[in-house]
Amino acid sequence: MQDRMERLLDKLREQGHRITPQRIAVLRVLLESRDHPSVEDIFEKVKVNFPTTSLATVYKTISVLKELGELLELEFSNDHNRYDGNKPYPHPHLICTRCKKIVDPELGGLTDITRELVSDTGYKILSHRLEFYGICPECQERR
Amino acid sequence: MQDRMERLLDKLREQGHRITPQRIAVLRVLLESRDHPSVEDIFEKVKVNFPTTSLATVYKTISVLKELGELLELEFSNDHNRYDGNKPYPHPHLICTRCKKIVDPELGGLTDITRELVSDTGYKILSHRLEFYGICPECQERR
DNA sequence: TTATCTGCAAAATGTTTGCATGCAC
DNA sequence: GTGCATGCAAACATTTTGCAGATAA
Repeated sequence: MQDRMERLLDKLREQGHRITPQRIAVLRVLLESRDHPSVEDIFEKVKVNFPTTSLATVYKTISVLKELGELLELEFSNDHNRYDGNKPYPHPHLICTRCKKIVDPELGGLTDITRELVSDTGYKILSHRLEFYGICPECQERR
Repeated sequence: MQDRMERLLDKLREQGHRITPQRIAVLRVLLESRDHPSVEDIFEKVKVNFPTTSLATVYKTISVLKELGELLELEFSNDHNRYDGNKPYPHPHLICTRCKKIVDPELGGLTDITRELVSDTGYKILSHRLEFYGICPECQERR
């Protein structure tokens, strides 16, 4: 993980971006989180160490990381977007619609399905999104 | 398809909703569309026959149909949501990121994967979302 | 030194809501 | 006649943008 941080900092520098304390703080939160935080979540955690950090800066840092392909964005129109800085490539997600928890299930990929799709449709597939919505065991217990 | 319209009208009535010309117009557009229209798209088409219809009414009708489980909503945080009134249950979508076209590919379902997921995680799976993003053949031609 | 970044506030976007009037039943 | 629906405009929530001052390189 420390490796990844170094690699990210190098990549930022290479692309002409500056390394600021705020960016390091955002990166740290992203790499430490396994729970697919929202921008607001990231902001709150960053503020613990950098009380003056603004939401706009978090948004801007996220935008840079997306451009570099180092951050996966899970879009929701009715809710905050959520982010995965650890596995910044498409992979399945399992989302509890009650507590909003998002986890990465161990699941075989979509390689075969994608190959079939390409030969059937002629599309050039660049990415995908696979999400399962349900109720997690904890929330099932709760009521 | 006429059947579906009748069925929808019956269901609306049964649930205590009123059948207004605006609602019929929105339903008609939804059932006639195969291209997963946005609210704005629906609004434009409805206005041809009902120039006084408001966007709010389209939104409210859509909200009712979602509640009844008769409309599938594809959420996008950066773009208009898109709707499928013909197949209001989860199914795969193939999305051209250049022209924003959305089509329904013929693809085996996720039944096996879902079953595996349930026994692995204990989640109660209620729904899913599977989308492939790429460039359609027409857009590949275009440049 | 200087171009990029920050942080504030304002703008933009898509969707929802409140309310007076209208209309389905 | 009653109560739900409409249509307008205002409100909302999230994200983006503009800009003056601060700062990394």
